[in-house]
Amino acid sequence: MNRLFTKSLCTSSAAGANLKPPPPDPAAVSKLILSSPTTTTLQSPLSPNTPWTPHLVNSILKRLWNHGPKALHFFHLLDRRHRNYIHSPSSFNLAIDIAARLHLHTTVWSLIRRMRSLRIGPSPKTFAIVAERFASSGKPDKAVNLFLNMHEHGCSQDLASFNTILDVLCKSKRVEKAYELFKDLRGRFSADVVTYNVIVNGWCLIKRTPKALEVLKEMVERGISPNLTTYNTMLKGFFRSGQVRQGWEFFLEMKKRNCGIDVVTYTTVVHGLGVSGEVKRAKKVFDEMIREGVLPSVATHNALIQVLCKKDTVENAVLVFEEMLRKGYEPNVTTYNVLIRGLFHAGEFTRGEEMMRRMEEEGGCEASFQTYNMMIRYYSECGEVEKALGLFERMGSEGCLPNLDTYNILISGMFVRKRSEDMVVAGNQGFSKEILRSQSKSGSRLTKKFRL
DNA sequence: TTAGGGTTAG
Repeated sequence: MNRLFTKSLCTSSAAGANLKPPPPDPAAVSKLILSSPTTTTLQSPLSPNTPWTPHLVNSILKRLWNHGPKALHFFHLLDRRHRNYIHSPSSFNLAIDIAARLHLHTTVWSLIRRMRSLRIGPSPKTFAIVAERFASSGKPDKAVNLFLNMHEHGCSQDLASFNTILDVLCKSKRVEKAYELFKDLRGRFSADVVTYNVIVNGWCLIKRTPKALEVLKEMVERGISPNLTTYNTMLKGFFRSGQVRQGWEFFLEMKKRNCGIDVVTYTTVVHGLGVSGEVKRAKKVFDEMIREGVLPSVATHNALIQVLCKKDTVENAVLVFEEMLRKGYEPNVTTYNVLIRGLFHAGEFTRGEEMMRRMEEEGGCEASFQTYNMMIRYYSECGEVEKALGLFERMGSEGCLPNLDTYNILISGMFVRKRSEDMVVAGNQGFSKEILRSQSKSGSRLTKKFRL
């Protein structure tokens, strides 16, 4: 940690004797924190002059997202020992999120108390974060209680926070629970169009479109007019639950009734038709929107590119990508990830690698852990362990830290090959218990399979 | 972070 503040870790070397030290480089600091053998050896000689900013701290916390204990240790060191720096509410929220993911409830509450003592929170967002973690770890009742008691922690309950807790429950598929709470409290909080949209979306997320339609009917009866978001939500619900014909008819009805259909409507239809295999119709809708004067977004292109990769040919997907560039669109990480995946899926590994290079050099996009994990998975599955390990090494050096999924993918690739020397490599790459115990966002099946 | 569209494969 001493080295945290030496020149080599800083973004600029212009630190003269009388100048303030330059800001630390988030990638270098993150790697240093990560490479400390244990959290206890990470001591805190934090220079009082280091110009920390919320942006920098947040950037480091995000980089260490899959290495929660280390991220929290860094946060605490800065909070307790650095007199010139006070954490921002957004950094607190990130730290609380990390602690909640690790089920460190004592830490969560001490951070909330600390926010309150500094008079910078907690905000409704803070409670939304904690509630989300409760709901997604099988404790929806705790999430509800948190909302019901939030006023005791200095945060008022209002319609916005009511809508938020309902949305949190719905997004973690606890729709029945959300619906109960909604029916109990909709009078007290004067449920509005947002409240109803959240519930409609909830039923759609678990593919119960008849219930969603029921809520839609009910909101009309109660004098709350559905808006375009309501209709787009319902439309997506039909396609998601495989009701392609109903989705199409709903779309025609939306056009007929002049709901002011927008780019989201069209993107939903392009994607919905495409994934059900109706590629030609999807392309027709894409062309139609342009004729109708609704400009496709990057997301619309991504939808089309994805369905072409999956249900047509990757060559046609590449054509859409090139066309997109000609029109002046700036592809994003999703665009590249979808295309690279399509190329790898078609066995075009070299072209996939080339697309990754373009992503970074021409597209100005940093490869994400999704990019790496996907490529490592394809290489592992076909026995190209060396290629997979090469990418794994690049990951660390480019500031995109491997997560638990990465390790699982690599290990399973090695098990497939069953070579003893791979196991030695695995040891050398630091597949330690500590890393493997760290939290994984997606909770991969392989975690259980290879639990150490 | 009060609501809607675009990332794995199995």
